[in-house]
Amino acid sequence: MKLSTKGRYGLKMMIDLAIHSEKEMVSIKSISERQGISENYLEQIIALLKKAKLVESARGSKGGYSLVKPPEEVSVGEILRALEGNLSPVDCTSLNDGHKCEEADLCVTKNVWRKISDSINEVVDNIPLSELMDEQIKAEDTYKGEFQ
Amino acid sequence: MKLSTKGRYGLKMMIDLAIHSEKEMVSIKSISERQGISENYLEQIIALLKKAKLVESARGSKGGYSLVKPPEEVSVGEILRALEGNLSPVDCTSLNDGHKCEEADLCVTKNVWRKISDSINEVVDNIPLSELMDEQIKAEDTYKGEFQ
DNA sequence: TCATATCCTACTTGTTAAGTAGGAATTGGG
DNA sequence: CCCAATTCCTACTTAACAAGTAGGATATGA
Repeated sequence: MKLSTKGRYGLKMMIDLAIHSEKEMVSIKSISERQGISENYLEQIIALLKKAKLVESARGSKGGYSLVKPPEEVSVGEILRALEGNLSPVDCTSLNDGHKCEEADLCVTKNVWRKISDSINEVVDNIPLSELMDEQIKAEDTYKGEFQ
Repeated sequence: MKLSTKGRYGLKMMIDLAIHSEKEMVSIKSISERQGISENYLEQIIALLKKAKLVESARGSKGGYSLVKPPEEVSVGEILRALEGNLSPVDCTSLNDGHKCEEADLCVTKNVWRKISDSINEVVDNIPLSELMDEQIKAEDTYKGEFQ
């Protein structure tokens, strides 16, 4: 019942982009240095975010990545689902209409999974990326202040 | 972000016990037959439930397992935490007071993880085992009815 | 004393997470 | 035009873990 590093690192990348990509494209290299995560791995993760149309890229010199939408219009839910797939605790299919489970009519636990799934989505869909961006900026200021 | 089979099978076992263990001890073998899961594996799972004092056992002939408390007094939350550990999406420690993360003061995502964790626990702590037991009995009756 | 149980723990097997590695393609600036 | 900086792509590696299997030791009611 744990998020993978894709989810954790990917959300951090999005916060990083929210802070730094307003003026110019942000390179993987610079994110890697700030976050302390390998460039190669970040590449793979940001590819998921690009596929979900949450970030856009430019190749070549002066290239890099930036957010497609302003941070106010991106929810943590969109980001995590792009990185982790659905946020349901099981892939039983009566929940998401994939294949079918022949015991579906007899399965009472699926109601539990659905309630969990709904509550997770409810939470993350109501946190805008801008909220985390603001907290991050504030945290960095406070931290810096302590050593002045 | 998925529950393991321990969580899924274990909850099914608890429902099975709620239905069948009122009069007499229930053997692993009978649960295995009803649920279609191997005896050896169920043994390992029920050991977790026993350690959490949710079930008790009797050895030897006529032995087996039964619930410690009536199903009304056991929540799905207790059961899932016994089987899966905490239901937090990350094991970052500012959430559960274990070791410490030196970036804790700078970490804004931990607030997201905490909100998710809280909402999951809120949901599962408010579903009593008796509710699933009742639904299961009802589902079996309906199902049987369709073929009469 | 035996059939039926739990109890205990070592082993196996396949999958996945979490990266590493390295080359191809693109592009702005000198 | 060329080069340095960048994204893009994908194959490979490694370790951990999930999901069981296996089998013997121990206990107990009839």
